[in-house]
Amino acid sequence: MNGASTLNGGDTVADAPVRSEEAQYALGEQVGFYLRQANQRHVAIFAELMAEKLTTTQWAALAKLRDMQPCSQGNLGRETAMDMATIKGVVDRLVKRGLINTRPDTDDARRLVLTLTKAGEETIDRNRSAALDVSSQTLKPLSPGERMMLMELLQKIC
Amino acid sequence: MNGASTLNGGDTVADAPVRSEEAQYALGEQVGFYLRQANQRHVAIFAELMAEKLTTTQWAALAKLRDMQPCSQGNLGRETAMDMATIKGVVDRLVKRGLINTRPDTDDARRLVLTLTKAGEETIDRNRSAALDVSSQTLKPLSPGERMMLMELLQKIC
DNA sequence: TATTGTTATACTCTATAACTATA
DNA sequence: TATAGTTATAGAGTATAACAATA
Repeated sequence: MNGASTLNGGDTVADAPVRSEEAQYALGEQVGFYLRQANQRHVAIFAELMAEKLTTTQWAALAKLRDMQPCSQGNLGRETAMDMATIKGVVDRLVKRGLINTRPDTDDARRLVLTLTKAGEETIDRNRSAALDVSSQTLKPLSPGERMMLMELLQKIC
Repeated sequence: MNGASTLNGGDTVADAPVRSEEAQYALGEQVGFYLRQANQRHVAIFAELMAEKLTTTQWAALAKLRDMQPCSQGNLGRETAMDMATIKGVVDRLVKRGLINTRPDTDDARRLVLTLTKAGEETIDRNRSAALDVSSQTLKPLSPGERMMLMELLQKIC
């Protein structure tokens, strides 16, 4: 309550703004703070290296659809870790740009079947190399061993 | 990593969706894909454990402001890794909720000085423990050594 | 004038909730 | 009842432009 708060560093009597018992949460020690920043940096690198105006999620949808097509919208969402509402927005924008085609599933009228258009395939071909550069640029501050380690740790907490 | 072994010659008349030379980008091998998912999971845990309806960025702004107040809006943005437009939106919502006060800086009329309201301070006190739980829950799949390692690696790529 | 900070606008991503249609 | 998809809403993040105050 009053004194004896277990501050991280020394409990030296303060010349710093020390209010009673509240110095117990350091933003700079929370993993979420760095997850957000690492993601920010990755997105910035993506925007810089990818010539065409594609977002990370748009690229993920295109790349995954190439491997799965034909594929329902909901299924593509699951494979790219986007929920229904998100994948719908992403697909809508890609359809508007002429990179994805949609048609109803003849077997299940609820489903929307997606395929890449020719322009969609070409967009992937044109940008694949840059997309790989994004990953290596993001990991550039790390040694090869650290890169593998980071990938493993991230997958463990996903 | 498994090389180009399964690349089709391109002349295989397809009943499968086989296209020439394009199987060279695996979404599941890109660090950005896992950064996004790890962040997603962290945000979900935050929403689950924090009783009051606060977002991660709102909480970051509150927690940092507590340590820095009084503090200009731009400065708070830099300390929480948000750009001007982003921190403005976050602060606006916290002002609307009565958790932050604003006043013009008397020395520099360009600056907007922020302080926590009493309700803001109380909100931090009420939620600090839950916020710490969010971090440990996020890191739960990792051993203590792995947690430290992840924190270091994330900071290196920020 | 060049820089810093604020404000406003636009677009995208994310998630939730409510809803329709289908299985 | 459960599932697939749509729509609406809210918050966040980013980028850009316009503007005010300052150095």
